[in-house]
Amino acid sequence: MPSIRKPPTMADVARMAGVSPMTVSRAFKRDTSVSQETREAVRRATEELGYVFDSTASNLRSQRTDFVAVTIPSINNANFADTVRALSDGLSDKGLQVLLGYTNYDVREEERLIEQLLRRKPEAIVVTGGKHTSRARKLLSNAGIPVIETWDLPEDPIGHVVGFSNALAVREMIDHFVTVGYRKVAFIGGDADRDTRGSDRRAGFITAMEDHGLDATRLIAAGPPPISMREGANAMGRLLEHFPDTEAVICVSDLSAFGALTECQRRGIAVPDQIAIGGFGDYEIGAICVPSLTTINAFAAEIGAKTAQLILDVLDGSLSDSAGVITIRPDLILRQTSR
Amino acid sequence: MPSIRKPPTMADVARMAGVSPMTVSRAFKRDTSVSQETREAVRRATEELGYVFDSTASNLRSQRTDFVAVTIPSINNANFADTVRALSDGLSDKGLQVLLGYTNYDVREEERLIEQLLRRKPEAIVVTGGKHTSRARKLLSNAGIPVIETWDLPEDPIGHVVGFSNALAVREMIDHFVTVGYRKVAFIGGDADRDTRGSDRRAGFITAMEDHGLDATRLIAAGPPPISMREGANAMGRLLEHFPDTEAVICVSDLSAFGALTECQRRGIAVPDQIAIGGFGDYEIGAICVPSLTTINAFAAEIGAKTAQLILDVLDGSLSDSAGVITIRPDLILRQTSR
DNA sequence: TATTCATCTGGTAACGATAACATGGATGCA
DNA sequence: TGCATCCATGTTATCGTTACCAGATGAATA
Repeated sequence: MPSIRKPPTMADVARMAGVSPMTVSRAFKRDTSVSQETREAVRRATEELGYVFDSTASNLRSQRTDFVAVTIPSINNANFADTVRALSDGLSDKGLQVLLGYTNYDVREEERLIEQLLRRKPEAIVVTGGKHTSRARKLLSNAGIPVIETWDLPEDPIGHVVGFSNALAVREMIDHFVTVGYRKVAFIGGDADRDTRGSDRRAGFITAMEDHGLDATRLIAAGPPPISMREGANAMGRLLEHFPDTEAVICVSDLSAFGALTECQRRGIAVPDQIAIGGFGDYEIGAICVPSLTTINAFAAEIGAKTAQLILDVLDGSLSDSAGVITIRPDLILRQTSR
Repeated sequence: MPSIRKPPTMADVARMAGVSPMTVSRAFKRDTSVSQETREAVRRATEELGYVFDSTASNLRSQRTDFVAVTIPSINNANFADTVRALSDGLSDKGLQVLLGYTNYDVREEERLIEQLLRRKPEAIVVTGGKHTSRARKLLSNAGIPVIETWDLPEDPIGHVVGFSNALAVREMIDHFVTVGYRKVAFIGGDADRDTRGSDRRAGFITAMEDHGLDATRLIAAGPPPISMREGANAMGRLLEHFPDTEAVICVSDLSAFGALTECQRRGIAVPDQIAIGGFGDYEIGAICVPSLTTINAFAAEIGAKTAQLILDVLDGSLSDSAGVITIRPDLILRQTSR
């Protein structure tokens, strides 16, 4: 039988427990001085009344929400999910809760989202990527809370950074490919005008290839990011038709790389003997598929964990809020889809 | 240059715009009557001062947070991510924001999470699954907000339901397998004591097999859920060793099914000629891998979309809050890993 | 014994928005 | 012309907690 009267407040609990509301408030906190018996009395009264602590009032009065706002491009991406999970785990011990939003790989959408999130008065805000609208940048700088950009190394950071250079990570793979003898190397990614990490990877591909004196024009754009497995497969089909002599292809992510691999399997093209494939992100699928996928581990979970630690340090003052850059060093993982 | 003085409030904006705070408040809402010029004046003052609307105060006074709390077992699961995305998209038009938490497939953890989320005073709460601790059930029933259980058909629903029977979905696959001639069918899943949807699928496997008069003891438990691709592969290895004459195997999810498939490929076992494989969830990988995966589409996104619509209907009163059950009908998708 | 200190508890005001009610003026219609 | 309506805006009080400041008690120290 759901009660129609309005829900009990701390004052009701206080009355029943025979103490002041202030004491009830203290009893709900961890490290405040309340006697053991008072705590217990409050607990019983809470139970009895079915009282539920009201964060909204607490948030207003204390000017603390214990939210950490986080924006990611997509909730359906295992890399970002890994980051968020590690971040969330690292923060929840200290009572901080992630307030998550996604941008659909669109900076305009990101701007809207950031504004919406900041209204909730988070203690800190984590954004994925280092490219934002100028208004978004202004909102972030003026928010008066720690700002952390991740999954990138922005040229002009807003605040803190926990990330890596997408371009350099791809360059490392190319250097290896060139070293083992691949010359005609292609790149499969999304349209260049949207996903900034993907664009950076493509840009890294182009400059690295040119630095090796190689042709950097074997580019397949597979549509607006994120590039799915299927789009990777389609792109591989186009690649094989347009540039049939391609020796190796680097894909913007493991998902598109796996799609590309399956397209080769459907066409009876041997990987890596006829064409080598490289991915990005070290998704689980790359380790388990046959043949297993050469890729780059960007340490998604580590990004989340280090971001969490950074936030905790800044908030408790043990770290000055002056901008710091934590650089992640992606790892090239050589597997069966390449020499 | 970050200002040290404290951030501006509506009163400051009101002063600068030459109106009352109440009018500023109205100007920030969509469908309130404020003249065009006043709106513009408020907008300018807001811009000038860098004012950011404070939801915490708004939440307290209006007793509305515009949050919808959502619990999912894991953020790293494409099925649940699809549901959350569709849910979030359906709600965001009406200004509702998803407040997401994950339970790690653990009802104790879920209880903690539910309590934490309810403190934030959401407008509604969506939980994944229909099994909860008794305290969690009580918290949900007493919350005074719409409760929606998803991805299941609980026997004794707390409030609304948008879901399907995991057991019946698996039964459908078994019926098909038996019809086309498979007799020695196995099941790969997680340990039975944790993931309730996986347990239901296993239970559905057992009863359906028994109803066909077939042996239902070819069960491989691959550890605590969620079962990864690798665990699926390991489980397939054990299955092939313990029950080498198995003709078909049903896996608790497409991810483990894909892992199982790759294990067959590594061992040179032909799929489906030597062994057929069925998955669950219609993940993208199942459609793209070679051979493509027979699976069950549980319409994850549809669950989210219908849940969103349900919430909107209940909140605006166009639907009575009496419990309603929206049943999703999973689809058997026949592909290349089975006859 | 007097004094300091730590522990526990209470009273009061305030966080910043908005619900509820009120008001003045313009508009519409009989 | 008179009265009902609507629109745009203002005034007041309040949502439920907790920061801040005290006070009371008992133990430890000088």
